[in-house]
Amino acid sequence: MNIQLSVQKAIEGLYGQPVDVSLIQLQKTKKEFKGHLTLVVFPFLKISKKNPEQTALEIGEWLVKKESSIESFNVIKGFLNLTIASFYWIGMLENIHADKSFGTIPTDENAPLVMIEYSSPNTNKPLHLGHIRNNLLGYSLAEIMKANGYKVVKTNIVNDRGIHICKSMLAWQKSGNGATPESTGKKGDHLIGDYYVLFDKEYKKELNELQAQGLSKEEAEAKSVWMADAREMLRKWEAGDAETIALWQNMNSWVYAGFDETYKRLGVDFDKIYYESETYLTGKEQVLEGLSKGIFEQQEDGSVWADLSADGLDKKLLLRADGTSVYMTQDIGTAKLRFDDYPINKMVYVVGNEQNYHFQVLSLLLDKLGFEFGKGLTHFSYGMVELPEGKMKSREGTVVDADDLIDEMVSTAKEVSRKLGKLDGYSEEETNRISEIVGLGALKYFILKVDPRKNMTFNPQESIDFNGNTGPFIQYTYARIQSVLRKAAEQGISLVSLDKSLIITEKEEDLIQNINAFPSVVKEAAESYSPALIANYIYDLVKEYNQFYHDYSILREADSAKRNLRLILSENTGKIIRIGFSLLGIDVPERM
RNA sequence: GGUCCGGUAGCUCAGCUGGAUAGAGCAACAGCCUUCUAAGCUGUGGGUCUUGAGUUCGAAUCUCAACCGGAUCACCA
Repeated sequence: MNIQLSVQKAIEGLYGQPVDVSLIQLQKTKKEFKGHLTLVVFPFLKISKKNPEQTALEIGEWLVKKESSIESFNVIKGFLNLTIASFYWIGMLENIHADKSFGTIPTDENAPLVMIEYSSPNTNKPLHLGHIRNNLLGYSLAEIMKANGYKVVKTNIVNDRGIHICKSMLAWQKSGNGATPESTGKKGDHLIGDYYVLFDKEYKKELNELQAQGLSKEEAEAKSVWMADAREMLRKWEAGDAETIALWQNMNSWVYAGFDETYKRLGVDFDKIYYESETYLTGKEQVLEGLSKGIFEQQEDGSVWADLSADGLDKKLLLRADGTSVYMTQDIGTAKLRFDDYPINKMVYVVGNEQNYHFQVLSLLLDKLGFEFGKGLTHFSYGMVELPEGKMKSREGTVVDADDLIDEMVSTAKEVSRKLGKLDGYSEEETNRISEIVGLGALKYFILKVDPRKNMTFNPQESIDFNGNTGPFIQYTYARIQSVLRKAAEQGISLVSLDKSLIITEKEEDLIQNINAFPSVVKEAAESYSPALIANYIYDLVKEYNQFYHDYSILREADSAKRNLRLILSENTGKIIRIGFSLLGIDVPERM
């Protein structure tokens, strides 16, 4: 902003010393003071060797004299309030309007490449409310980075292997009767989720039966057929058993189709998807390599560990005694593959704050393994989403399913809109489209407006409220603006800037005539000086202007018993009314 | 217990690279629909910014301590 440069010039000109731009803090003037921008002069007292008021006064005078964009100023304590000329604002708005890519920095070839990982679902159950926050944050972050000139690769790591998937597969095999998304009409991810729940139910039933026979909990767990079968299935999978792999691929494909639907509805996407089934072996290799280099250590039972006590952390398991990999191993492998695939300058993981420790460890491990990106990785950590009723707990079945929630948001939007008659005259198709936009807008805005670090409470009711700080409110305001512009165009009204201080429509002549249509009222008002009458007159006048001006906020505090009248007008309306009065020979003070 | 993160109005949240009398929305209360979408607008009330000390001309903001709340410290992911 060149106002800042003007201020710098002013100070350097006045006091003959260089001033660092960072010292020049221009902030929005508080609304109880006159002015647009406020300069805090305290940092310059050392240079000016004068008191705050004197310094502010000198800077203000210099600016008004030499800088045409500064119209006037006032000084309150150490604060210099500057009033910027309207032409400057208008010019600024015109520039912004003309700049199609305003606010963004173009990405050039040498721009740093940032990879952002988000979403990261498991393939044994559908996405839930927590994933919604993750997806919205991850996608937004990617778009923000892009707008700031970075090259961005959005990525997703799908956890498609492990005992949890085998549980779903097993339950389906045992009691699925060949059910498919097509045969049941269910979304694939939900279908698989159902079998995961079924496994859990059957397993618990089995445990209860075994314990009823007098076995301890541990003994029952050890004897469980369901769990043994699941483990056997995982073993077969890892051994590459053709039948198991085929089942796994088939069921995963259903899940992916379901996820894709949800992602599409949320409006998020990915440039590159990684699957843990394809990265865990690389991770294992990396760990074994680290072991051979003496970075890690092996225990007698064969398990491999990283000792991080020198870094103030504990020991961390990297490979189980049976040689299978853990979460951390997979993340190492994934990182390796990613950096082989792309010239990544910065890696960002959008993952919940319950994994803060995990990423602290990952960063250290990657660094130890010699990946230069290890230390610089960013864990974009975010808090949990709770509901007004309390925390989500999968065990208690209080997990909020993402698809269900989205459906609920959309149907609520439709219901409310319909009730208010806002959807009258729209086709079924248009109605659905509008409801989708409003419902999802509510959800997205409510979730994104909260500081990511914080745990938050998602209140569906409140989010879709059409009043207040909500998505639908913003959408509504946008729709109204569009409506105003459309109608203005129909009437042939366009906005033009006529002079430095006023924005007046082409219909200025009409306005003055309208004012003249009220002379008797005005005279009466002026003679009797009744505040109520004046207020009423102005109110009528403003209503008259409403055909052309859309800033008609007016507050009447007229009390016929008292002789004072306070009007709060937005600036343009105030100016127009003042002109109106002066045309009729009535003096109106600057501040009413 | 160790580590990390939070604590601002009755509720949900801004403000946190130190700046004026700490802001929104919701809820409560009062007013505004013949004329642009009232899904809106205007106003009123509501605060020891968890507490205590420190740094500073100036602290919700920085430092230290304490107190609350959450997360995490698995051969789970």
